[in-house]
Amino acid sequence: MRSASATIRDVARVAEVSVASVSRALNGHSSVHPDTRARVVAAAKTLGYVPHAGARSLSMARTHAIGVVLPDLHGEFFSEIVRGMDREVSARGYHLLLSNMHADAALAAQAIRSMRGRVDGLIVMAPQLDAEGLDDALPPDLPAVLVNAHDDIGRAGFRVDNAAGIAAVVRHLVDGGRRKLVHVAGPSGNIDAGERREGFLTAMAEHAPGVEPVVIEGDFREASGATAVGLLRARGLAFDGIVAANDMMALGVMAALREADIAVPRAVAVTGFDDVPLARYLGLTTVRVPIADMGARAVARLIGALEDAPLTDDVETIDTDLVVRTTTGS
Amino acid sequence: MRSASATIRDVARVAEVSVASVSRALNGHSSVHPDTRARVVAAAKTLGYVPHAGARSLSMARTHAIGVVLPDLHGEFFSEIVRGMDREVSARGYHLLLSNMHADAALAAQAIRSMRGRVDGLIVMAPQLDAEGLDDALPPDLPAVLVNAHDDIGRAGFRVDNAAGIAAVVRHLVDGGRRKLVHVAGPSGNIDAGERREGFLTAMAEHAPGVEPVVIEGDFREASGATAVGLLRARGLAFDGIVAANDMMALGVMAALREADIAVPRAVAVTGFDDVPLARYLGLTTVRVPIADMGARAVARLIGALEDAPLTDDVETIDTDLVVRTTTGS
DNA sequence: CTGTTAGCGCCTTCAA
DNA sequence: TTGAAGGCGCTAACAG
Repeated sequence: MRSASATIRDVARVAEVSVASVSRALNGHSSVHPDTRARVVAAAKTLGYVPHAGARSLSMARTHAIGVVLPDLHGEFFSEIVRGMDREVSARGYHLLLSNMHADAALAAQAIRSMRGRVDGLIVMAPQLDAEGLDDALPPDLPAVLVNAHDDIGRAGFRVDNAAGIAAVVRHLVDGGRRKLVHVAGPSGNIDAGERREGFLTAMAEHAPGVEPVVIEGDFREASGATAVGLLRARGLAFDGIVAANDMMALGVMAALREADIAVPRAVAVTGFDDVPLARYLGLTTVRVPIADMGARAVARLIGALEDAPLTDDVETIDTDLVVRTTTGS
Repeated sequence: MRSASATIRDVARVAEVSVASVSRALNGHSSVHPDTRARVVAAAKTLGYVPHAGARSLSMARTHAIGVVLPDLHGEFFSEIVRGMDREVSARGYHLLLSNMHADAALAAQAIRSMRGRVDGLIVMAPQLDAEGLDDALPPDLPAVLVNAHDDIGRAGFRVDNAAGIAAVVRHLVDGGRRKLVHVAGPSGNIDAGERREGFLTAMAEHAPGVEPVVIEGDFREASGATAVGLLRARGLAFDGIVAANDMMALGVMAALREADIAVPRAVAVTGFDDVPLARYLGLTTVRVPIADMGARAVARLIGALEDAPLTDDVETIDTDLVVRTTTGS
């Protein structure tokens, strides 16, 4: 009933061989005599020996863990992307080391640095960090894959095609006869929010020329969707479609419209972005982003780089799909 | 432009001091001459030195990471509990090492063991593993907190008060005049599912004596809720209330009832368990489980044990709240 | 206040 | 096929 667990040396002593042999036997090396291996395995079993992953990592310079740095995400998005990563990671025998990155850039850099020596590579999702901040927070010797970050820092990454997604939404609404569209934007500084906003303006110029597009500021949170509707009504603006920059705000919009007795979709159509599970239940027309796949692909690319060729610096695009539901009926 | 990163020795060389001084200076030890400290800090900065957490852990026998072993969870629950843990963990300067545990007990044990040497303690959520399996999968020297596991193995843990939650639901329904209640149970072998089922039978015996309670098997997934309704109708059973063992099945139930043109709540009341965000949107009466808090409390208790007194073996109870919404109106 | 030295637990040449 | 020895990067006595 020893409380301290057995080390490789204990096993060696019990098996009456050297630690080198224990190491070889337990790691399936070829040149080990069957008898020796048997003795080692038996000894390990009676001692309840479990290799010390930390020591192993140090000596092999390989942790088999990958670090994930995420901002404070809303429920669905977070669980989906982590699920995707976990799926891929556990299939390849790696672990995931999580680190939430709070808004503060200094803290973010600190969080990233504190992973050196614990992980073999990094997946960083930092939509609000600027290119410069990110660049010198990332240790130069640690392979990293960026997910939805500013893509001009010459690192491997993935980017959602926000412009195309929003364009599909606008086209869909215009096809349905809507013209007076309003965009509820995400927080300034967030790259996805920025691209969706730009995409909206561009698409409006193309599909509804002559119409003055309206943009209301939001922050990706549900409450700001409701606030946006309040603002719109207070200003007395006419509108027949609201293009929210994400699903949560779209839900807030819908709640506020219902409260104001404005019929959806008859009077006003509503769309979101992301396609979180809630969207399906509430019949929200939105843009589907394959979140879990994105996570899995990021991991696959990182591990691939770790084990084979080094990381290439290009940014892969994640395509989206327009999902039409009931909030944009005619 | 060196690719290999600097070690403490490089810093020592540049600062012209010993590695011990570097270590002391960088870790804020008191007995270091200001000049020395300044030289060390400067050298570290010019070299872009970042301490190697792995080496540090090995020598201090402390990783400042805690391992989390979770089963395959559905979105909401997963993200909520991880969020709660992360909140607590990052406030205390620790990291979270994730490991999804798949159904297979052997794989689960393997996953747990592979964390030795990487973490200082473990949080394990294993509602489907039996006491014995869990007990010998857990390394004896690794502090562990169990969340919603079988509680008879003498380990620290947390348990949701399932019986009380279901009792509150039954009482609420009976108060509303419902008598012919049906329970859609979770998967057998799952401890929460078991307790909810038992709790249902007990509560029925108490609050609706003389009524024969009906239990239909489910598996916690949405589809099984719909299936249950189908079964019920096929058997021609009369019922005016459905008590699902979790929210997802309740949603399936609601969808099936709507499809069958059975009015909710007029003809049939529906309740869930967990209070995932979806429940609020759909007006589902349910039992709120403070999931994030549970995660945070588990972490707090574990880290507290790591840094102060050792872990006590008692199981703390997590209280629930009945949340009445529209699916149980009269 | 500072440097030297010995590990932490494991893997891996290098000889035998 | 096996053992001895060095080292991964860092911390912690122990002397000076």
